[in-house]
Amino acid sequence: MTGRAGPPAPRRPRRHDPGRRDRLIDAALTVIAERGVAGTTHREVARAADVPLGSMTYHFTSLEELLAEAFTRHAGAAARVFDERLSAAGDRDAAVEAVISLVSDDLLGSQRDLVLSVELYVAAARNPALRAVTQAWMARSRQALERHFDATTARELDALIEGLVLHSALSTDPMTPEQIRHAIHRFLR
Amino acid sequence: MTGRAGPPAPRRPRRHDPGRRDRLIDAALTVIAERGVAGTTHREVARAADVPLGSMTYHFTSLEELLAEAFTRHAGAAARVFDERLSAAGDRDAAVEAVISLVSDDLLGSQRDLVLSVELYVAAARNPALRAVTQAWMARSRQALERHFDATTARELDALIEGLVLHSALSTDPMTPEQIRHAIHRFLR
DNA sequence: GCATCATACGTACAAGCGTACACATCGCCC
DNA sequence: GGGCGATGTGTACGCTTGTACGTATGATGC
Repeated sequence: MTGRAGPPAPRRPRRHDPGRRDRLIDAALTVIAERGVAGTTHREVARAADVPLGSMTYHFTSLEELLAEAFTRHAGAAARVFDERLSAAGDRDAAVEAVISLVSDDLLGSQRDLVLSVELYVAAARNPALRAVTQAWMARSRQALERHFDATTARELDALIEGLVLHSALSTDPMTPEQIRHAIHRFLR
Repeated sequence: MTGRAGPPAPRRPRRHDPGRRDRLIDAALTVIAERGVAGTTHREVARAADVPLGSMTYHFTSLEELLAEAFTRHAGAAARVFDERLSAAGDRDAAVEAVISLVSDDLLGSQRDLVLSVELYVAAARNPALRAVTQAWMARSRQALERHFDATTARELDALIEGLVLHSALSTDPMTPEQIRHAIHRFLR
């Protein structure tokens, strides 16, 4: 397959790009956030990362593998934020404030992360590998909450957080930080 | 375009099918639940409804229109259940029980409806028409809650419900009715 | 009975897709 | 400094997709 194209095809000067694999994963996350999993194709990611199409199959044996790695990175980053915010809290009151800030600032602050999370939820519904990623993420955030709250409270609180974030994100008028604070205090009062 | 196929193509005896449009919308919901929006194609829906491909473009000008109608039907049905459950409650205590039953039985009871809802969330993120469907649905369920609870409580409770359902659905061990009851009572205590 | 028209049906077509793969090129190790 | 294996690049292939459209048919009104 040498090709016999009409226009001789402009060769790229590009070479030696260590860390390209990483950049591709990041580009994939950008594309997923912008076009959804359904709109995430080899060609689209290649364009976003400014690499030739052929590079995709070299670094990832399939599109599915790329998606899995991308979501793993997203979930890992999200869990890390959870961990950090909560491990910094000294007592329970500080932990409550940490949760409020987590929801108001981190979770509701980034539309991109929010979209990525919902895309992951849907993808996980039909892909066992991604379901594992989601569950690991959930386990880790629940564990972070259990540093300060009993197991039952942690689970319920985790659900409340999820609901507040999703509900707020889909609504025309998102909840204000005061409303978030009110809801969380009401639950933990 | 008469076609000049090799095998003369077996003609279908099928004719005169009033309500086919409706059946197509239902078939679309089935396909969405089973394969996701991404896996919902004209051909797949046609197969599910056992109609020829050509029927699709006759009844719906585009695939997007079919998806919109399908999700509108889903959201309408979900909102109706909300309405009915809550309007049947006489006092606040009964309303609380109604909410618990709504979550445990109706929402968590049907994996199909659950998948459809999450699919709608994602689709709404990128499709304004579907966003409107989602918002109408949310407004209606919140309104139903406001029959028995003040506006702030209704909104917070709505978020909690959403979180419990989603969280439970994605988890390896779904929450039991007792756990649901505990969480809701804790919030409304 | 028959004309008409909404409905139904089969198929073609261009576009876009994932993937495979031949060839080019460079870093690194001996 | 030379070769060789890892990395990078262009393009072809087979397939599925949404959609368009010519034709067929039967219910309905006269």
